[in-house]
Amino acid sequence: MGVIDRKEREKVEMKRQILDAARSLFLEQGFEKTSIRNIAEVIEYSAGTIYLYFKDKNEILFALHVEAFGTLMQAMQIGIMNETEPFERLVSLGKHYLKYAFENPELYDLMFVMTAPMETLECRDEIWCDGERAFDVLKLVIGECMNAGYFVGEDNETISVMMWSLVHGLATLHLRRRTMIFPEERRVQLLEDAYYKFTEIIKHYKK
Amino acid sequence: MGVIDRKEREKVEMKRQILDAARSLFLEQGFEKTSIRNIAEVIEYSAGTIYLYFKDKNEILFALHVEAFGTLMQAMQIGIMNETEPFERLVSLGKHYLKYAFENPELYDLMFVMTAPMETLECRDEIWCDGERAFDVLKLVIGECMNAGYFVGEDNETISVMMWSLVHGLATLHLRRRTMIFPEERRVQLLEDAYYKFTEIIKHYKK
DNA sequence: TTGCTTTTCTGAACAGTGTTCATTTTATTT
DNA sequence: AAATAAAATGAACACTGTTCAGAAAAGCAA
Repeated sequence: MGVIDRKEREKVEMKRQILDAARSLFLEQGFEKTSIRNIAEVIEYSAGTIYLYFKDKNEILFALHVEAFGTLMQAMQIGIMNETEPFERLVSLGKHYLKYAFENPELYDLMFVMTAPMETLECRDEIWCDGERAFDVLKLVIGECMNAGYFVGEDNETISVMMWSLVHGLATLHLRRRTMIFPEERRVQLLEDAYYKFTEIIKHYKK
Repeated sequence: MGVIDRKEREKVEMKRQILDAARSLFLEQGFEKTSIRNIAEVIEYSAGTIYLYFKDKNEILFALHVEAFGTLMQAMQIGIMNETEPFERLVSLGKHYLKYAFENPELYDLMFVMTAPMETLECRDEIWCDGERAFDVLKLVIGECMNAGYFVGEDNETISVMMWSLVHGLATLHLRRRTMIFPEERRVQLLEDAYYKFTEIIKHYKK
């Protein structure tokens, strides 16, 4: 039966179309302000049709969420490959994470701030495995640092959470406009300074 | 004219009623899921009436936002008063900030995560002065630390941003359920460990 | 108290939302 | 060509924030 194969392909193709439309609308006008009817209009189908391919709006969010983690992981890999010395790797990893967040604010939001995509079954069952894989990369790099004589006697996971929280904090304070208290021309510089100062401090820490 | 005085009092009283209803609904069922009609029902007025006291939903959010900063500032003051040694003050300040965030997730969200209240005119004009005042407290305490021999030669604002980002990162990762990757019984401990490890590291940092 | 004005409140209406489902259209198989 | 299966529609539902003409209540003057 070549027919059911083709049908399968068409189903995948349709999902792609929906996700492409959804992503572009989301990126240009935000997640909240994009309706199912908006997406339907772009792909020239009725709103009801979308529900034949995705259970609800959250499931669309979750699908994009998976995609976004793909590109974030790429950005992180580049960060790692750029450096060979373990600690410089860690610094570069954080820098590329921040860069990704600033260049893809809506996607970063989707991955690390929005609660909606976390409410999907698919996600809760796998306990946010995408996030876990990204965190594993951080743990790995910090493990390398430990082997190279940094953070001796510390708990890897604790240090990882600390690092993650710092860069996530920098990213979200800025993306959610809480850096408005600083003059516009200093904002990004201040965030970068804070990041590099942090790396400098942890670099020289001995118990 | 005692009448217009009373009218003024009644107007204030009504605003109070609306805010009280809004706050309790928000805290129990979240901001998004609370409608103007819900609030109206609680105070036993029609939905339209609310618009005679608040321009729109964002203005209600912003009014609660101001209130929330009041209680956060209190929590921070308690943190400061608990300790006399400058660095211990800083540690206690951060601890109380985190405690507040965990105990008042919806309010913390409102102050530091939601974008809606930042869209009110009143807010943009004053450039989020509530947030600025809270940040000033942090700068003050870090200034004291500097006078006591910590962070010598560092930029106060940079260190403050670093500290703020770390605690904000810890708070939001948890409140937005991204700590699901850790087993439930370890989550809070891990966040606390990360916080104390951070304070320990910055305590002993010498340029 | 009566009439008039001002303030306060209502409830219907508007344009939008996510989602469901009987009905129609299209595609495939017999 | 007829029968069956799959896909798409569009109307409907219950909701949202917001507006506004008109009804109700309150204040004031004669």
